[in-house]
Formats: sequence, structure tokens, C-alpha cells
Amino acid sequence: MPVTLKELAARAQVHPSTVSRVANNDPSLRIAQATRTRIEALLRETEYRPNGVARGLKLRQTLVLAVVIPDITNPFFAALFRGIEDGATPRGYQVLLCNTDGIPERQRAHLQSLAARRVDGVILASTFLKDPAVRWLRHQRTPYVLVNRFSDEGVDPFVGSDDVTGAMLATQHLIGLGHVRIGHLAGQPTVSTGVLRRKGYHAALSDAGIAADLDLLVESGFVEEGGAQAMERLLSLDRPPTAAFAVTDMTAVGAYGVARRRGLRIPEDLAIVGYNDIPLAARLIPGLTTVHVPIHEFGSVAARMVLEQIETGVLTPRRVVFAPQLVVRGSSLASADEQVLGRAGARSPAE
Amino acid sequence: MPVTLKELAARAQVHPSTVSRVANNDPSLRIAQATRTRIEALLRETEYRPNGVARGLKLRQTLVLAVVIPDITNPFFAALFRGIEDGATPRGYQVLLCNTDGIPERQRAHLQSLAARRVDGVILASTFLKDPAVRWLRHQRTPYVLVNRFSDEGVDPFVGSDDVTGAMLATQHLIGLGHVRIGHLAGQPTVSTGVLRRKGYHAALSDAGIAADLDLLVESGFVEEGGAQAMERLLSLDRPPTAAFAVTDMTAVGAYGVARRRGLRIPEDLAIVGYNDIPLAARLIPGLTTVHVPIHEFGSVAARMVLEQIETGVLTPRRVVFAPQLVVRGSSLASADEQVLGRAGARSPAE
DNA sequence: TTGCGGTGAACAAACGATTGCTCTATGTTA
DNA sequence: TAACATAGAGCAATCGTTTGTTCACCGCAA
Repeated sequence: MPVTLKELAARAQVHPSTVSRVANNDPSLRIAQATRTRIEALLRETEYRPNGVARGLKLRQTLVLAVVIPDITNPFFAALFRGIEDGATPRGYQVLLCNTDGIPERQRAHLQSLAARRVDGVILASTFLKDPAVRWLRHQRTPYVLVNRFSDEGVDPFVGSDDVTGAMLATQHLIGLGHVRIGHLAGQPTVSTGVLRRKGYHAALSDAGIAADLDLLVESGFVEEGGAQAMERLLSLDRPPTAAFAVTDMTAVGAYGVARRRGLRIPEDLAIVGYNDIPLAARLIPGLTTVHVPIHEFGSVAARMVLEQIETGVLTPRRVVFAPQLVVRGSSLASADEQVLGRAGARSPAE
Repeated sequence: MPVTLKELAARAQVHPSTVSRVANNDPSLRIAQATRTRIEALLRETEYRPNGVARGLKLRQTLVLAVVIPDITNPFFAALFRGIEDGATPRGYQVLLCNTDGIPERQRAHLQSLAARRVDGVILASTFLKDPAVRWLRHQRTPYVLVNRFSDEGVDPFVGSDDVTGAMLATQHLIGLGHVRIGHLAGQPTVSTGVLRRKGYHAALSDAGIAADLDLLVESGFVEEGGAQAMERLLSLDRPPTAAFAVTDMTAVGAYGVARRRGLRIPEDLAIVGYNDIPLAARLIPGLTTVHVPIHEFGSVAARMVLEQIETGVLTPRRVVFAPQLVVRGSSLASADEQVLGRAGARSPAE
């Protein structure tokens, strides 16, 4: 059973507040050397650590951050979490992890619990466009940051990548390889990344003078299963695409499975490009060409942003947007020595 | 800013304790219907939620569980975490996630923070044999459960699989396919799974009358990079193995990479069997034959066990050991229709 | 002797809830 | 009419810290 201030005070024959001041190294404390030594010995001996709950109540800070994501088994979010924890732990924070499976109701429930727990900050990576949960979050005075996806335009603190540019890089790469019928396994239009990556896809096609074929855009969502279904749809078309841009790497993984089952060779029969560059992308055979974003850094930056809000008390809606890079692997280019194209990894301050 | 009991009491012209009793539906409360209605309206209107920190202090329970693992980006731990959260959330608990990267010092630091925070329970999946952190945990009166790995024999609450049997299934499978020179990419002898899976490997060889060749056992640790290095070692032998049992699936993934770089065909030139059956195993090409363990269930059972300890207040060192199953895929059997061998998935109460 | 300044601590009020107990009306029974 | 039960609340302690303020004492100077 952990020891309390009161018990220590009794053993040291002093008042609890004196023990507290010694423990916290209060500079305003004037104390006899002998007393101090006695108390310090006791603190060490008992390995006293102040009760975090009581401390949290008094100081109004819990030293807890919360991360809300769809699903930690998705490698993207696992890497993101590591980034967050790596940013938070050195500052004394620990991190609550909440999975929503993309269900708004669960997200809401989690956020309410978190608010009741008085977590010091929230990092949210499961938002929708027009998300009531985010609006609610704004009203609370809890520091928060949205990651990867944003909600209503530009009004929240945010860290992510330039999705339009990333999607354009991906699509232009396929166009450059001579593809004309390029499919898109698209994210939901209720999610910012879904919308913006579509936009980039369309922009690249239109820039190249390729007329958009509505059949070639199939909504897949962001996970493997949806990718597989959408790919099936594309391959069942009368004139199936020769290449596809998948809204995420996991979606691309689903597409790989379908191509394999149908006996299609990647990239000869079907070229595929993904988005995010999760570790799995490089391990696929062939390696998945994808748009690289600094996932771990998303996390550490997000952590720093929320910590900054906590420490300064100012909740400015700063946005950090990273420039994506295309990473070419075997899924688009048969003889690919892996190479990195696209803009350098510089961070740009504005969207 | 969230509302407090005191404010509500002022607005309802009653004492805070009365509001509290209404909010908590205290059956011992006798109250006029009018007053109750008035208070309830206020509670709804303000969406009052009691301050969890204050509540935690008074009630001595935080409704927080902590999970300590090596690394969430390892799919095994991601699946485990989901199991835990799925077991904990419905009971009102949220979950802190702590990554240690297998560094004892970090594990210790995390556990101390967690104790200071008064988390209600700890689920630890990063222990070593003879782990001082676990001994320390035993002295604290915090409910805890070890998962997958245990520490000193049998004295802690534990949920995991029968590692010896699992390793035997894997090795026997390779023997049954005619392999004689079977390598083992082994876990560290400081970790229970490392020790027990070696034991199973040796037992299977010895049962089959195959003399152990010390060169064929190379310590790889549990992650991809170590698997690659160990596989390099094995393949550089004068008489390299024709098959290998990897202590985890991630280790096997490392081996896949090496085999591929060296132009070896799996399973024709090198058969591989892993352990855990993470989702990635089935996606590899060829599919990875592996020992299936119910990872998600490890988590949900562990959560239930720790919740049970919390609720009953009794800390019995109950052990739940699952029987592993062999899942045969293409990495060991060229024409494999995937099949499930080995014992049925029944749960056995004892080790 | 009175007053003063510095030392070395104790005092006490929070932080926001929970809960056993007390208290005051009012209505009922003997 | 006196005693008493009951309804309907309020009171106050407590959880373990933190921190602004007060206090007692001692030595020293006026």
C-alpha cells in the first residue's frame, strides 16, 4: 500500500505540508537542515510518490493525454500512436488509447468519458467532415489536435499531409507510365482525406487531358476489405482499368489480394499505388508504390502541439501540413529500383 | 468549462449532497418529487458528469486500466490491445497504453507512474523471467495480469498459450514433411516464450530421434530484424537447414526477406513455420504456416481477469492457458490447401 | 524592557465529489 | 395534548495534495 503525506508527517514529527514542500523542493520553504535531512531520508526510504489523483484534483492537471483513432490494429494508427507517445512520455505524460472503429457513437462516448476524466489533451484521428464530436470538443476548453483528417475547414489545430498534392503525385505517376484508364479506390466523402484525395486524382487526370470515367471511381473506404470489394467492382467492368490509385495502403492490400486471386500480375496487368507508406507497403510483393507521409512525426508533432496548448493555455488553431513524397516500388514499375520522387520532405506551414 | 456539483446546487437551491444523490440515484434518498424533477432537469440541461478525478480520489478507483507492452506497432500487441479494450470499455474502463521497447528501465518507469496514478489494474505483456518489475508489482496491491509471457513460475495471474506444445506442433509438422535439418530462430532465454518454445522444438526433435545440432539454433529475438540476421546465419552454414521454426511470425517475416534476397523459394528450398498467427501471416506470399493462438481473446480474458480482481478484491494467481493450433499454409507445404491441424481450440485451465 | 526581524514550522482552505448522520418541520397516534 | 414517526433535506467529514498565511520563538538592538 503506497504511503501518504500524512503518514510520513507523523513519522517525521512534522506537519504534512512541510513534507510536501520538501518533496516538491519548494524554494519558499525555510527549514532547518536537520529536519530536511530527516524528511528526505524518509522520502527515499518509502519511495514516496504523491498520489496522482489527489494531485490532479488540486492542480487541475492529470498528465494524461488521450488518443482517439478508428483502430490500433491498422498499422497507420499504430505508428501514429508511437509518435504521440514518444512525444508525450519525456514530458511526463501517459496516453489513453481509444478505438472507435469509425463509429460516431463510440467516438462521442469516448470523448465524453475523457472529458469527465479531465485528460489534459485529446488527439483525434477519427473525425469526419462536419463532425458534431469536434464541435463539442471545441466548446470544451480541453486542448486538442486533429490528425490526418480534419473537420470543418481550417478552424481546428491540425497536423496532416497535403492530400490533394499527394493524390496528384500518385495519379500523375501512373499517367506518366502511360496509363489512361486509371481507377480510384476512394475514401468516403464524409472524410477529409477521402474528399481531397479524390480531388487530387481528378485534378491529375484533368491536367493530363484525360476525361474522367465515373465507373473508374469506386468507394472503398480505408481498410482492406473495402479495397478488395472495390477492386472486384473495377475488374468486373467491361473496360477495366490498367492501374489503380488506392486511397490508403490498406485498401491497396485488399486490391493485391483480388488481383492475385484473379491471376493478374502486378504491375504488368494492373499497376497499383497506395497512400501513407506504412511499413507493410515495402514488404508486399511486389513492393507497393505509395505516397509517403511521416506518420510517426504526425504523432510527435501532434503531441507537441497539444502540450504547447496545455502549457501556454492558448488554443490557437495552428495547422501543420507536411508535403507528401512519392515512393516508387514494384507495384507500378516492373523494374523499379526503389526511388523517391516528388517534392522534398520540407514542412510547409500552410495548407 | 464543465459544471460542478456546487454550481448545480446553487442553481437548484439545494445542498450539493442532494444533487449528488439524485445524480447517482441513491436509493437511500428521500426527496420531494418536485425537487427531484427540478434537479434532474438541471442535470440533463448541463450534461453534468461528475469530475472523474475527484470521484477517483473519494472512491479510490480511477476506472483506468494500463497495458504495458514492448511495441504497439507489432501486430501481435495491437491485436492484444484490442482484445483488452473490448473487454474493458463495456465495463466503463478506459485504457492507458505504455510501450517499453523491451527496455527494463522503461518498463519500471512506466509501472511507477502507473502506480502513482492509481490505475485500477495493470496488464503486462513485456515481462522477463526473473523480472524485478514483476516482483515490485506483486508488492503493490494493484491487480495485475501477465499476458503471453510469464515471470517466475506460476506465481502470477497469467493468460497465454501452451508454448511447449505449440512449438512441438510446429516442429513435428516440419519433421512430418520429411525435414531433418530444422533450424530454430529462437527467442531470448530471458523470456518465457523464448525458453518454452525452444523446449518444444528440442522435444519434438528428440521424440523423432533427430540429434540436436547446436548450429541450427540461432537467437533471433522476437522481431523482424533479428529474424533476418538469424536467418542469414543459418543460411551461411556449411549444411544449412531445409526448414526453420521461427519463435514469432515477425521473426519469420524477417526470414522471408532473407530467403527472397537469396533467391530461395519457400517452401521448396526453405520451409518456414511461425508462431502467433498474426493477420499478416495469412497475407504473406506464400502464406505463413504458423501456430495459431487467440490473440484477441488473450486480451479480453486478461481484461476480465483483472476486472474480476478489482471487483472481488481477491488477487488469486489464476492461470489461463490456451491450447495452440497449427495452421498450415504455403510456407511449409507447396500445394497447401489451408488446413487446421493440432488440438481443438478448447481452453484448458492448467498449464 | 520593549520592539523587531528572522527562523522554522504549523494552520487552514481549497480541489470536487460521496455518504453517514443530524436536524426541522409536519402529520399521526395514543 | 404529548409523544413520536416520517418526510425532506442539510451538515460535515473524508479522500491526499498544494500553497498562501499565520504563528511561536529566539536573538538582538534600542
